Amino acid sequence: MSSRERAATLRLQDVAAAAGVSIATASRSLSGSPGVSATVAQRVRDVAADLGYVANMHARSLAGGPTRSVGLVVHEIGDPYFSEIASGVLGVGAREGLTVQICHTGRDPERELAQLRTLIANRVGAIIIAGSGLVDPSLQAAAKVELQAFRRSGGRVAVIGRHHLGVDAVLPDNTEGARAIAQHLLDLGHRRIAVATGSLSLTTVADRIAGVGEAFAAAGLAFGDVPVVEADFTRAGGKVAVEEILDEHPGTTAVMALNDDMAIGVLSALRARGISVPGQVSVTGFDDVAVAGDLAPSLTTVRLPMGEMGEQALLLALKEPGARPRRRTVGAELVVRDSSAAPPA
Amino acid sequence: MSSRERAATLRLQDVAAAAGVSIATASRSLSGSPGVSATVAQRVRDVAADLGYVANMHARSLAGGPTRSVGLVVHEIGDPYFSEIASGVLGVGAREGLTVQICHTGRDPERELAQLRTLIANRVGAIIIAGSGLVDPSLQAAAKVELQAFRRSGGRVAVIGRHHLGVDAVLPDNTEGARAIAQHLLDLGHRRIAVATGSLSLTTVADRIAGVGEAFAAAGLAFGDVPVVEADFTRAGGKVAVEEILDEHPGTTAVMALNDDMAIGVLSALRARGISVPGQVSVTGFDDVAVAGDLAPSLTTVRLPMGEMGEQALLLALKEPGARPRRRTVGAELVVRDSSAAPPA
DNA sequence: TTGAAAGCGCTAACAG
DNA sequence: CTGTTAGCGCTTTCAA
Repeated sequence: MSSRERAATLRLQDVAAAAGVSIATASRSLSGSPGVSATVAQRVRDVAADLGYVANMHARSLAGGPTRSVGLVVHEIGDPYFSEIASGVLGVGAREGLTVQICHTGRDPERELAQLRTLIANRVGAIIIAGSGLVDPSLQAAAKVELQAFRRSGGRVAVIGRHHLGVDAVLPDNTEGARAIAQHLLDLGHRRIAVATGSLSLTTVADRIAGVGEAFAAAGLAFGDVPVVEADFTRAGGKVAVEEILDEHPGTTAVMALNDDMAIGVLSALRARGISVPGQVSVTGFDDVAVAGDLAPSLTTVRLPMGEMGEQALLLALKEPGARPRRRTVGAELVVRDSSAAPPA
Repeated sequence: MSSRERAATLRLQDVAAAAGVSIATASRSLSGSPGVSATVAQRVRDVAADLGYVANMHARSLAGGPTRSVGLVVHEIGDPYFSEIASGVLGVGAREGLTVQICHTGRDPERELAQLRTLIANRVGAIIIAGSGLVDPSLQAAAKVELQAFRRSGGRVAVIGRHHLGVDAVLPDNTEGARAIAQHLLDLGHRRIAVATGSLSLTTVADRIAGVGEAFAAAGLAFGDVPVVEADFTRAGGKVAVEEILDEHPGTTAVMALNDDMAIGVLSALRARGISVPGQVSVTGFDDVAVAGDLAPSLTTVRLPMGEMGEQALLLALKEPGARPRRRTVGAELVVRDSSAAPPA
């Protein structure tokens, strides 16, 4: 991938020559800077369009011009939660003429730090972090330092979810969503509920569990006895978690998975065991990924507007930075479908 | 997103100074170029790592160094088919220390062309096109010209699927997969089969339909009477298509959706109409997206190794370019699950 | 309002 | 084996 032998691409020089002006004037015309007569500016733009000229962003960036590129950090793009967020980001990116670099962290803080450094080295104008934050602030301390420096030097940052990063954030109301769905199960009469969750070190998980606790408290029930089984935040993790729940808590009538991916695994494992949903066991998810409504039984879950969250995050990052971090809360809406019902008599 | 005010980031200069060498030596050490003693090179690398130095890719690229960045063109990243491919690409990208820019085309040739131009202007080292090609070569003629120029100037290109672009390609065996799944339905005894498909202008669709035709021919059946209903290659499109099939071809016993997304929509619409699958109507998909096995009924489909296709495409692009375009065929494997059975008696 | 010229940080000749 | 130096294409003072 050497570019040494790159053929002569169209340069600003060529446009300037074709328009009969200096490259300084051409530059000003194309970037819309003041100090050029309207007629000349227009002519230059026409010529550039005619020639199919596109500025070399490396040269532009190196010369201190504005960067039209943003970085998006996700845990795993194959996960529908993140791919839907990414879709939102790419959507406004395209509208705004921005280039979007996406990178994986695999939920590893070190990888995340490395990716952040790369993005910063690539001089992206903004960074969107879509993965959940970590409960322990110290694990992201290095990332925080890096991002602060990035912001001081004019970079924009926005995160999706609760982080200890001190930057603009789009916050899904995880606690309220979890409260609502837990209450839904309690209202149906479930008392032997188990929770299947991803890593407890994620703020997303902490917030959702807090919501579940709130619902129990509101119902005057003790949350302490509720089994909370930790596994991967994936379909496979859901299978693992539900096996454990079934084995160790045989009387369970409802499994709350803390994301849809796990819930799908739970449904699948239950079907494999011949346990009917919601007849014998109710199952709930969280996120409302696109496929949730098309499962059978369709999944009772909490809807998070992932695409919109991605859009909002980028829009937030694009805004003039404020004095203090801004927060945009997006609602989490209970969606009752067929996977939840009253417990067996 | 101006970077004019960027604070002084670590430069190669700084590393060189800290290591007590010239920037030339530092450059060679970091890029692994020959002509530096192993000891010095190692010391420079240690110093750089210590300082947390990351090269400014814009400067590097502008100076004619190798570009560590690739562009990935997809129709829609929110579609699991593409997000799984993207996951494969990001995976090897991370391993190889490459930056990946992703962009949407929304299946619009003009948007695709524009994105291609941007990628090229951004001086990516390689471009991976993951969306299906078009049956009509003229629609991609402009893209072809652009890509040829890109390649002549040292850029690498690989596509996934059949395109008329004359470049390296990863080719899923769509025809064989479709033949196999059609034969599966015919073997089960289905004779009133309908096809629900995305745009007929896609080569992917053309190839899959050809495969279906082959199966009919092999069975000595006429394919001409089979209803082929065209709609969006999405869940919603599947719903639309199956409504039409049900209304206009009431005797249909099997619906072959030409991708899983449509199949999910078909299943959903059938469930809404109270039609049992596979009791009354069998349904098949194509791709085997992650969720296909977790649907109820689980989906009979054709497995395409999307992640691997993404990996292969990038690996292909990274290789020294050959004299002629290379092709890597990946198998399409029939996966029989619960959504297909013998037609009702 | 326009043009000339000085870099941005790096790579790759070319010298030593 | 190491250092010096000339650009890469663009933006942006500074002069005209």
